[in-house]
Amino acid sequence: MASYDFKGIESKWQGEWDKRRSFAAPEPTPEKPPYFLLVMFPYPSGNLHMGHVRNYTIGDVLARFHRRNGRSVLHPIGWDSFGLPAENAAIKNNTNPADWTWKNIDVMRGQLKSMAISYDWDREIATCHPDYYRWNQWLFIKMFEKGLAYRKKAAVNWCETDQTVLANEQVHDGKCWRCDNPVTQRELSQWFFKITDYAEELLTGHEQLTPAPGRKGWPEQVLTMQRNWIGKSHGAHVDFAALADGKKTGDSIRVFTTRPDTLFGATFMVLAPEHPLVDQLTTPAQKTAVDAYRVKAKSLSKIARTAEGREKTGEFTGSYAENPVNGQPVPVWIADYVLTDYGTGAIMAVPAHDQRDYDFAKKFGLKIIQVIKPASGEMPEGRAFEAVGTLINSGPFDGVPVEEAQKTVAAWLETQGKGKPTVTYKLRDWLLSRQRYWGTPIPMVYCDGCGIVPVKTTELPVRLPTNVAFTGTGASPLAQAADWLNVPCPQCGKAGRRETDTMDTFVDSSWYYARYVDPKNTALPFAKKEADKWLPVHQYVGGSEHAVMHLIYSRFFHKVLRDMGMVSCDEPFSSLLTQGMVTLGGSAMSKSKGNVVDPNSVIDTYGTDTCRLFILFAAPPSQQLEWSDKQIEGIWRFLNRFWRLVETLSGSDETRALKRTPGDGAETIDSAELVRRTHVAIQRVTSDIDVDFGFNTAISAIMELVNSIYLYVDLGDAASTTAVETAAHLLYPFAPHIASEAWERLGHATILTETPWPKADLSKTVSSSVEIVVQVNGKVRERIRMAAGAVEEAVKAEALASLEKKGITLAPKRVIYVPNKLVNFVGN
RNA sequence: GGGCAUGUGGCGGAAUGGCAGACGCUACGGACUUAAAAUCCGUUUCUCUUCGGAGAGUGUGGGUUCGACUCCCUCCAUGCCCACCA
Repeated sequence: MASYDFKGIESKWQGEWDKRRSFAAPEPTPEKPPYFLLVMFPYPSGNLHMGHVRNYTIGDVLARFHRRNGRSVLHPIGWDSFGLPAENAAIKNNTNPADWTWKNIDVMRGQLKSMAISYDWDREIATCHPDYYRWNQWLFIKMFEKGLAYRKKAAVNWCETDQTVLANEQVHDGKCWRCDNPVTQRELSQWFFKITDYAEELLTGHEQLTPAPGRKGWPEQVLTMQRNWIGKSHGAHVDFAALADGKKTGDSIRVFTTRPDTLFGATFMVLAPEHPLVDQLTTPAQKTAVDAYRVKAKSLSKIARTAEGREKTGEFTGSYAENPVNGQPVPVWIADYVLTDYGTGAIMAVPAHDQRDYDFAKKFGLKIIQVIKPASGEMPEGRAFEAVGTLINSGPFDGVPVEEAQKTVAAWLETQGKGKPTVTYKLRDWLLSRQRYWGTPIPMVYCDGCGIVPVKTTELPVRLPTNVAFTGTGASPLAQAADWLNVPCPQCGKAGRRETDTMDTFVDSSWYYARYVDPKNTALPFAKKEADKWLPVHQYVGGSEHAVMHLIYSRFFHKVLRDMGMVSCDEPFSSLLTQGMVTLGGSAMSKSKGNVVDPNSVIDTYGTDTCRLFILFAAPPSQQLEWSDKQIEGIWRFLNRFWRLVETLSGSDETRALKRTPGDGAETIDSAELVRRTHVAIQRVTSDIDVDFGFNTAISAIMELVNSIYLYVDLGDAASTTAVETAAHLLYPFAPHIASEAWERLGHATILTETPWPKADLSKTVSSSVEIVVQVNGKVRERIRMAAGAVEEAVKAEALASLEKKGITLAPKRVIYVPNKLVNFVGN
């Protein structure tokens, strides 16, 4: 028998769904509640890769499943289409990033359509389109007005030769990717979002995302990663009085520490080289050395400065400060291992109990004082002791355990006016300025008279100019477009100058989910009425590599939208499925690594249904999937095996009457057993999809059902017809074309897409007899068959009898009994 | 260096603390065929075996338990995200 005609079937059903507009999101009603299913939209890099196929297939299974389970499904797609690769391609080929991007979008849209992912294509969006990015600008201005967008200085990677800013990925081994010259740091005024204002709520908001009865929530590991990323830590601010000639100058240096308990062991201080007090503290004798060190720190690229395993460097300022707990003078140093933008940009160093401080002290011959006694009594040899113990050399706090001292020392400092207990977050404000062309222009104008003025919202969008050259050198392309750059000040009308930085593309993806609810709105990013209909997103599906950045930025944006009165809920995504990466040779498929497998090769040979089934069957969705096409043949065989059953049942009367004759020695099952297995399959597949996202096991359950039908003798009767129809139902979310065709061939006038999902009759799933494992001291010795629900005493007696038959007699001290499963005789 | 995952046959993987290896691939044997493909029927964790079976086995080493792939601790390896976070 020939293989099934996947080409004919797939194009037939894609045409049919298109004609019926089967996937346009219907208006939600109380009877048909909303189900917003969102998949992370792709960057249009050129072609779909296997990671996309996996992501969008998972999404489609859920969309098709919930549509048939009485929900109004909104399943949209779009393009995260601003970004560096388009600009790099433009530099390389001397073209415009827009042309490259739109061409890629056309290719990838075609691929998604050929995979029959059930999107509502009427809602397609692209972030590089002015109809989208004008709302980035609108939101930016609103945030600026609320004080959530502000400017401050921050360092960028700078190539002196090309006179241009480089992204981290354009820096290789501290050198420029184009000209191979060393990369340095440069301070620029840049735009920031004040995400730190929301640090506490981003943390407490997790309560709404924790799995609970009736709510899938987010994976625990993602919540943990976000918690660590936000990095709330309790500690203390401590003020060290600056000294000159042994006397207090009146200035003080504030540090943040998570270990106030070690304060008596603070033997020196370290400031970031950029710390504002450095000039003042540096003595004339040390000025040359300190200045040289600061220049050197600046000349290193961010990457080089933070490279792993770097030897500690630093310089003494010549000044001292007073340790507030014991009045001891401590030398003040600068070093680049202290960061300006965490804590206060200055630390107290406790070399005995912090490894970095220890390394520094050893290198520069600074004093080390032990203030914590390990429980073992032994200090480690040649390194810092960072664990807990009790305090020593700590004046009034001697003998206090570390855990207690962390609180009492901080409280005591406060009574002395020398510090106070403080909470700090690792989360930093979001630097959104990019010195790039292919992004959303930041809609601000610099005016000599009025300062920084936002563009009037009625004047939006500020479109990207098209008459620019892409050379990869010099200032941002936007700074070269003179007619675009020079505009009147929106406030006073005098000559002004546009901001030439564009926005980080994470801005685009921070609120795109909300645009889908009202994608054509020309007055607002989206209407509140539409947002309230669909939000929050019921199920979000995407790569686990976005666990922190994208998923924190969107949560931040959503809370800002809420505070602006644009949405009603607190969190954007109520349930999250993080899929694992698709790898080849152990690392993620990427063009630059050249380890990409083109999905088209699979689709052309075996069809979309096989491809979809295959990628879901290969591994559970949250796990990493190492690509191998070995199993495709098996999936192909399975679909053909299913198809032959459909052909047999839908054939001529003679064929229908044909009784199957399973081969010699093959097991056969009766109709009661086939009915039972049919209901078991419905039950397993339904709960695998709906509860566990266990698509691989759902597919194996369908395979088992099909295998069972082949063991059945009276093929063509009611039980077997129902079984084959059920297989079509269950196959639908995974392989919708073949399932739809099968349903039609089996004589149904309805189309499967519009047919309700089958329900398992649980009373029919129970088996009349069960196998019970008989163990002796935990080792399996025998298996017995008993009627399901047999009483304990009968099972034990039967178990003992069966052992005796094998020549094992025992007098157990204890018997463990698990109904319908196991008897364990212990202690014979 | 930190955070988060993962580790089970030749391979992908399955298993509410209760039969380890479901389902599928590969390989091998058989049926059908002039032949091949397709299909169908078997075997396929390892070691030993008197062919009845016995023993070992889920990265390493320990622990809890009548019973551990599953829970706890140690270490090792791999992947992802971050980068000296006081």
